[in-house]
Amino acid sequence: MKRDNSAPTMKDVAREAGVALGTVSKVVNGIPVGESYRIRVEEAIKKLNYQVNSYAQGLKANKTYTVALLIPNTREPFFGLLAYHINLALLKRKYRLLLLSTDSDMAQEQEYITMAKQNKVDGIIGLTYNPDLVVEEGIPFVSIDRSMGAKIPCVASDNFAGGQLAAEKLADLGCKKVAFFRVGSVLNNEPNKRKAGFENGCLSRSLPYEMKIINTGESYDEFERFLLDHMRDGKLEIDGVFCVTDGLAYFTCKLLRRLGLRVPEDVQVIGFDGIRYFGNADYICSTIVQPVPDLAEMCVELLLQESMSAKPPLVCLPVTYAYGGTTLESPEEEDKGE
Amino acid sequence: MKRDNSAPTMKDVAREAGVALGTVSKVVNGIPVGESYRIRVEEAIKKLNYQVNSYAQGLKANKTYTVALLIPNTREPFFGLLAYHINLALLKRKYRLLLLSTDSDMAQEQEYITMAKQNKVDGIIGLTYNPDLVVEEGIPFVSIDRSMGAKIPCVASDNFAGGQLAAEKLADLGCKKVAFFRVGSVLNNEPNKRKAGFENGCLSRSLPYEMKIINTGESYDEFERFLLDHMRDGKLEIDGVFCVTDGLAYFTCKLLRRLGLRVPEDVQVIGFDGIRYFGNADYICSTIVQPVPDLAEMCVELLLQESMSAKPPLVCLPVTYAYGGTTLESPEEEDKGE
DNA sequence: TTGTATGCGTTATCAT
DNA sequence: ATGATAACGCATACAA
Repeated sequence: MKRDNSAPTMKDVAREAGVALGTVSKVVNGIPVGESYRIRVEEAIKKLNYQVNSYAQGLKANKTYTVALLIPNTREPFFGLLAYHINLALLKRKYRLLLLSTDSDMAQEQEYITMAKQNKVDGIIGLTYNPDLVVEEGIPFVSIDRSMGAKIPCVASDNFAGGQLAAEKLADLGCKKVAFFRVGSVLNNEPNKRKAGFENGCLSRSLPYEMKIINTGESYDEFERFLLDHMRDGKLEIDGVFCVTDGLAYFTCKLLRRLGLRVPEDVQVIGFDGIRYFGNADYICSTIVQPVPDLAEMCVELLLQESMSAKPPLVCLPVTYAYGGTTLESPEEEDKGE
Repeated sequence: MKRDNSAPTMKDVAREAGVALGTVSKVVNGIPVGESYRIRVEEAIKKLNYQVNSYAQGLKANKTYTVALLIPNTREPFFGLLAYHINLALLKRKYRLLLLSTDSDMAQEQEYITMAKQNKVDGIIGLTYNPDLVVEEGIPFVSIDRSMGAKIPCVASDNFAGGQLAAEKLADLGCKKVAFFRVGSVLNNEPNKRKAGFENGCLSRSLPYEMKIINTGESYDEFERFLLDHMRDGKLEIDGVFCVTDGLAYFTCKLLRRLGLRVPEDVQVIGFDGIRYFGNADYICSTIVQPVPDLAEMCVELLLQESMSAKPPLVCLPVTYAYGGTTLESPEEEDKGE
């Protein structure tokens, strides 16, 4: 034995079974081989507890069955949920997930792309915030929520329709004057279409609206000031708010209550994302739910599909509305989806 | 050129630079080499946009700089947070994370261990629920929250102290009779020590207590029945509840309020884990906070430390109490930790 | 059908 | 100090 404590190799199995190396390889890969040989090899494999070395396989095949996921973190619920479903979609196809938490750091994102390429991953799925991200053409790439040029498919929820749906819901629920609250990057990404969709929805329902938009890093105090500016004798002129995320909706509900307003009786609030308590309990607020499992499937499908022909530049998946206690709603609206 | 569209190799770089293969390897690995050679090689690398193939490196070195994480999912906040910090701890050390979501499926867990070994990962970190999990000795393994034998280090929060702390807090906050609510596996894992710690704390403070314990899968109705059994004329005999997780605490608060009781005025509730809204906002309830970043660091440190000598069988890390609105509390108790 | 030999990209051990 | 070459574990084209 040339090797001491390391894992057994095909060579060891071949010696143990008294057959040739190639025969072992065939058995391992399910290529037909003489019955008696197969049995001997399988016994040797069991005896030595042999496992194929997928690194050596990858070296041969120039394929690693590994996909890198560039995502800010897995700590915020939307990202954690997305990572979970992407992982499931990959594992279902016998692919593995290399997790790269970028913390939205642009330099970090670029660095991890290099790392992913050194790892010879078969593809990269990226939810990034770096507008100048360089991703060479050699490697399949699918972007989430941000278009990165015609050659890179982008997968997103139908954010425009989601904004529109929020406006229509607020109209249906009796709102007379509403507001749109947004905080986020100035980047030209898909979620920013929520605003346009909301405006469109308000206009089509003749619902008066106002907007309060601040950028990442700015103080949330702006929202409080906005609300105070619209108060007359302890009553708010606005009876519905669409927030660009559930996180902002949560903040807004707290703020409203602190100002002595009741949610949803005085002001109804709708968020976006479909975040639940503990990942699987109640919705945190009434919300536009992103179809995360479908997003994940679509990303993986687009990434792994061989035919380079049909790579759509942008895929938008339908969103739904879910009641979560911050709107006036009939109880039958319950939703048990994942 | 023997290859057409594939990535350039060291051989290509050597040809481009007009040097030998070994020289390129040395440059790449920072081994001293003649100045003029180094420059030529570096230029060729830049020109061809060469990247080392870490699969080939791994094949040579029998080391992959990859660690597998076996975790139920990244969708529930505690798991997502843990995965995030473990990933950070690994990336800091130039290691990569192979994410394996098990969904707590025992067969799946065993299968992924095989997969991890085929991937020749340098180690496995596992948060598993399979008492019969077979993990051979060839590969370093660190377990979270469950002891798997003397040879496998287990990292956990100090769950006993956490239970004790919860009892003491409730006593300090004026509770006269308290209850312990638990739902979970019957498995002999570390979090189960929360119960013993709580009992210990109650006894040391002469605080009367009762317990309601149900197993995974059983109906939560038991908790409602328990509470109803302890109601006299709309008042509850119990004025404090320690719940084994924040998730259960959330449920319990909802239940109490449905029964017409105020939280925290009538009944104070403490949970366990330290879950926050959206991963970084408010605590969902008053809670015993697990030191997740420290847990992650400890796991990685233990896993990667070369000296097999000092492998402690069990490491318990200190927990803290955080106010989260479901206890009576002075406002100075705020906590901004991560 | 089974065995043999070569190459994948890298590192390390040799001579030079 | 640099260049040639073997070896890592596996797959496969080819020879037997």
